[in-house]
Amino acid sequence: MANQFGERIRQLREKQELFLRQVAPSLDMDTAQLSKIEKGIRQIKKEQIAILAEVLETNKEELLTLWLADQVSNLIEGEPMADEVLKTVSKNRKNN
Amino acid sequence: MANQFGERIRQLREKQELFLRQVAPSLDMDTAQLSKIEKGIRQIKKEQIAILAEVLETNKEELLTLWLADQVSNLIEGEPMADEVLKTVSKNRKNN
DNA sequence: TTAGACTTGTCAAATAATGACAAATATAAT
DNA sequence: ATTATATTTGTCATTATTTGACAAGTCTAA
Repeated sequence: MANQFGERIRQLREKQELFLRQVAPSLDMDTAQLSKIEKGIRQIKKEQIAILAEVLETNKEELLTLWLADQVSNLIEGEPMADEVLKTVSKNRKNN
Repeated sequence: MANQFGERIRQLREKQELFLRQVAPSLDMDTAQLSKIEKGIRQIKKEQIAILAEVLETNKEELLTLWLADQVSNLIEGEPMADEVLKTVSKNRKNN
């Protein structure tokens, strides 16, 4: 299960030398939840990504991109025609 | 909201000159549900796609690809970094 | 105006996601 | 060994979302 988002926010949190207990309250959750989010077991709410970006002093676009990429990966992973799916989506985007 | 899948199965059903009431029972649903699926209001179950492919005498891979492409499109549509997301996912696939 | 095909709306039931908390584990300092 | 702190894991009631089933609606063409 893809979890680039979780890995990245953990990396950032550690770089800032912050503990889960210091970050979790900003997102209005406990450390258990945030731990699971970093491990990809639970989902963060999309709206919370911007808050997290601020706390971790990073770019919210980067985090949102990783988060969306994880969602997409989880949808198509294990599918034999995954590449075809991505091609189809890309093609459609250009037509619209 | 992307609905290539629904449009395609309607097209196929009409080509086979089948009515909703003739197809719906194969999927163990009523015409109302199938109608909504064709319109993209409700989701078909992934496992039902193969059955539908048989009934409509088409390739199940094609239908599954369209169905997955719709899911992906709905995830990323409206996102400013949608293209970046697709690129990220493609890149990750190659690495794994 | 009736019949058939399809669509729309509603709502209870089923299913999944979330929040909150307790308990477990890990690590390091005392 | 014991304590303290950080993180992880498990559980479970609550909440949210999805589904299935049905009734009633529109639309078209006899």
